[in-house]
Amino acid sequence: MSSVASSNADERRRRRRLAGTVKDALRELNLQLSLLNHHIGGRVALRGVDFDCLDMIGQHGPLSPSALAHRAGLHPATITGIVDRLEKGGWVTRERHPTDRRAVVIRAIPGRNAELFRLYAGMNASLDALCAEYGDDQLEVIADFLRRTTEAGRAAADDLADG
Amino acid sequence: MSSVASSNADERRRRRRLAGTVKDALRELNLQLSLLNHHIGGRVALRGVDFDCLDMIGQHGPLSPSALAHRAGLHPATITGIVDRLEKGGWVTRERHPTDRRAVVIRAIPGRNAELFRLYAGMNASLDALCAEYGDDQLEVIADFLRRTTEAGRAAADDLADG
DNA sequence: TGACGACAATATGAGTTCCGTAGCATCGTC
DNA sequence: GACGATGCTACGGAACTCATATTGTCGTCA
Repeated sequence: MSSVASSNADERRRRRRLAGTVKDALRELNLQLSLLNHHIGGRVALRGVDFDCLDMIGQHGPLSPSALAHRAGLHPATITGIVDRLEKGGWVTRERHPTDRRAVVIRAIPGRNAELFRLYAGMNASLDALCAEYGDDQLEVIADFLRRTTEAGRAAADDLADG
Repeated sequence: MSSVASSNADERRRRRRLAGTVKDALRELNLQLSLLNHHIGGRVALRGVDFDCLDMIGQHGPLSPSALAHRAGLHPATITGIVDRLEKGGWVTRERHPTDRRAVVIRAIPGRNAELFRLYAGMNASLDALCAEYGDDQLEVIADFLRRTTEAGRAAADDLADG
């Protein structure tokens, strides 16, 4: 297939090293973002898990404690405590479901989001500056890779939960 | 500069939307990876913070509890408990520093890494398959973006710690 | 209409973890 | 040889996670 005999082996090795580089960078990125979240969480009196739940509530619309527990892989009773703290801190509201009076819908309050946005301002500006250095097609590639990696992570987590 | 008058505004709007897409994907990726770590941590009886510390020890070579505390943004006394659990679980060893007998060096034991690798196997395979779909230059761009984003996260965390 | 099982959320108690302070051992320097 | 400084850990209080049991509500069937 190839015009040079040794290029196939070299090619494969280089590809593997390249993929390894991407994976290492991904792991380090994950670690560093966790740390950043931990720091920011310390500023607003939110634990890491609380922070994750708040993000889920804000991103995936209003949802019930059960759905949140399933999504976060936590015990329903744990969600009660988390929502208690989030509600006391003024981050979310607990509302009774209009028709099903057993159910509760947790809704994010947009008020304190500005506070969070200010804490993330530095990171946000850095990302804007970083994105500005890439071309359109490159940004498309990056966004696509991030989305697909997210989906892979979701699938891996589901597999672990099931198996 | 541009040959079409209205393309500038459209271009800027499209660029901003593209950058927003990247940032949203990044946030969701961070959330999903945190969840995956939480699930995997549950399999090996490791808390999220313990997991982060173990990753740091394995990646940044043997280091002292103080250095680890500084790097992770945790109280030194907290590190003692974390290292206790890691040591009891057979993940790391506590060794006396050869010359400075006050100091302790925490070293990762490679033994149980295979166990971790098996838990990450699904995610690892998905990432390999994902990387295989991109060209060399695209993978370079992705790795570069990830590294620079990591650096931005580190800078943002440092700013928060200082200010 | 009334009764039954199923579902959703929360109160409670046990076990564990995080952090602040104090204490011990050791190093570098004078 | 003595002194302050450094590095780590023991101890106590406060907070968190989780499992179980309880309360209130819904859907269904006789």
